[in-house]
Amino acid sequence: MKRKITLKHIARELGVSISTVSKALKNSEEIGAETKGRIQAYAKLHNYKPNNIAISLKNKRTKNIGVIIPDIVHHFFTTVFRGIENYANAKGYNVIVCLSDESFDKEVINMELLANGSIDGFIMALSAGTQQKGDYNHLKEVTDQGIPLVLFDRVADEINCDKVVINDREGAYKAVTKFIKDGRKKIALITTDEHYSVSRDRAAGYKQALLDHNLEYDEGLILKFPTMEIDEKAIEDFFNKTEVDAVLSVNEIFAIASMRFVQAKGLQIPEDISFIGFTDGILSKYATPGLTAVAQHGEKMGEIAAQLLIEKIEVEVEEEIYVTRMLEPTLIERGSTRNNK
Amino acid sequence: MKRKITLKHIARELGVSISTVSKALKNSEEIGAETKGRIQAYAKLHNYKPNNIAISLKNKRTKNIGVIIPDIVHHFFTTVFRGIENYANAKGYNVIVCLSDESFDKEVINMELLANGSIDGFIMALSAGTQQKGDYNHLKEVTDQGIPLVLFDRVADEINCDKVVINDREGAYKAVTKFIKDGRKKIALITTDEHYSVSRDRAAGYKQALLDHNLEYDEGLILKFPTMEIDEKAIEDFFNKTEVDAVLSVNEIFAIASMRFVQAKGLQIPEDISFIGFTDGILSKYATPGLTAVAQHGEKMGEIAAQLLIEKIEVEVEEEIYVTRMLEPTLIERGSTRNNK
DNA sequence: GCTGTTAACGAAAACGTCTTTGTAAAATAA
DNA sequence: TTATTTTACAAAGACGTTTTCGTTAACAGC
Repeated sequence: MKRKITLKHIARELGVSISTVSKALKNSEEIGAETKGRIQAYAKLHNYKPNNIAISLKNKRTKNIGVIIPDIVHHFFTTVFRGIENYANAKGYNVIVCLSDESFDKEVINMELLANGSIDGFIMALSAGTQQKGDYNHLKEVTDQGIPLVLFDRVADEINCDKVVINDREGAYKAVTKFIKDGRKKIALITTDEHYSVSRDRAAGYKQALLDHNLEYDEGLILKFPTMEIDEKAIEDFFNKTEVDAVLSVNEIFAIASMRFVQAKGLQIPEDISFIGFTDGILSKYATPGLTAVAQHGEKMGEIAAQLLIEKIEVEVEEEIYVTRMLEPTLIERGSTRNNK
Repeated sequence: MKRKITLKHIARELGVSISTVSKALKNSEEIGAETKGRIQAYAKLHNYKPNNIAISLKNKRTKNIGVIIPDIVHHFFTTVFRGIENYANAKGYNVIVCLSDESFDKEVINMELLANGSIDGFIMALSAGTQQKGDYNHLKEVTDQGIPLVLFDRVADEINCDKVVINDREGAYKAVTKFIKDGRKKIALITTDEHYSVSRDRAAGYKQALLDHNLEYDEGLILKFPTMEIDEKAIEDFFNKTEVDAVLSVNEIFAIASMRFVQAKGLQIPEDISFIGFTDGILSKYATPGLTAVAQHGEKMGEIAAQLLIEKIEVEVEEEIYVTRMLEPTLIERGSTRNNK
């Protein structure tokens, strides 16, 4: 077992000073050619690599970025993460991931831990707990300390920082508009409780599209779940007692479960009933029929978030100006929708 | 913007020495009650938190673990990651994730970068590139330096370290045995090239089960893809020219795509043809019919990997003994299989 | 009053790196 | 030869902690 070698070892071994070694390895003009050669050769032979921690302490820069997300077992977040990791890595940054598990407390603890020097900046999506509680002090404290922060997807107006979101309202609007153009009249919405900013916006887009096309906005056509948990019973009840010819769902799972149920009931998709789901993930792609989806462009989102963050980290500017980048969602058409006029 | 405060600041402000502050904050008996009180109050007021980097440098312990996986947009890896993160976090460790993207070079670069002091140990699954190349020098170097390493799922015998795998052979064996018990005779295998250790083991279990039950092992019943890429055409060809009443697939996607095709062809699942897929993920659960799956217990695997690693990190032992933990897969029965006798 | 003990704190080194400043000797200029 | 500039390196401080080892001053015991 050969332990890591340090500047001090090399210096002692070669009978020179530490500073000489340091400079020689940076190819400084200050050091004589012969000495430089000896030192570089020795360093190469013994595979010297500077210690990241020592450099971090010196430079007050860790080249790490902290990513805090509610859950990694969720296709959308993984694609965002991939975008972040990819961009960050290319820029020489490593990524520390913490899962808040939708819990406010975990989010706070993890942030505070990382904020004590471990990272140069944060990228995060708020946990459900935090959004419910509406308490953003942990974020304020971080930004007050001058640590850059970028929020994505699940954001809050109360926080002053860069943000990357998709235009959820527009996504829902596009989906409903497509339904209407396809001749659908009874358009249902499956959503979650409104403390998720995304659900709120999507519901707004749904309503707006109906009104803009002179269709009635009927609360009876809205199925609302309190959490992200799926409730088969509620789905059955809803589809048994509500007449519907199109369904927009704020996530894949609700859509797929609903499709399954109506198919079992004997309905044909898309002839009798049409479906669109948010978050174009694995399920949408491989469902039968394929589920038309509002793509969120997670990977792009991650890239942009990383880009914004690294820019903030690397350029010192006295007057902070925060931007919100809004991505346009795209409708990926598959077998679950078709013209029905 | 209030910058982070250090021991030095407190010391200067309160007119004491740095060491006194340090001791007071650790509640040392050495410091007088009055002084201790003043210092603690001041620290609390200004929200003093020790700098992680400085502590890391001092202790030569970062409390970070490095996780290198081929891809995060893959349900199995995300579940493993969740297990790791969960256990590590509970033990006070943070997790740095790097994606090798199935590339040997990326794996090497990321490892070398992290190995220079950023982490206390590694958990990883080998990239496809590494497995193809069979070059494990980067791993050897890391272990030679005394950095603990735990491999999971995609492992290699050549490397001396702790390992966590599932019994892929047994998983395939169980699946094929179920087919046989259900009265199936023409059991196909959909797999990938053999440089994936997992594919190799699964194929072996498949063969063994057939032989043990006096069924013929027929190469014609095996559809082999060169990569993880799906090839619709190959699937069509295979099912058009091969008579099959059961299919074991080494991953979900191949299984789902095949199910789709045979359903489109007019076959009934599971009456005419039965399916089992590896890696019980989202798709298996929400497919129609549900896909019977060999569950890999990713989260458990991650937990065990983290546990093994942290143990190695925390207890110094001169004689290294490496263990391989093998998890037993479980068959999750769903609609895609049923007794057909 | 002297020695020895203890309480309460400070100084300094160490972790590994980088960088500024210092200092010999050698080379050049006067 | 002497003064001045270069060359080539060494010393030291700093990043923020922790910890060991001093160092005072007060006080007890004789």
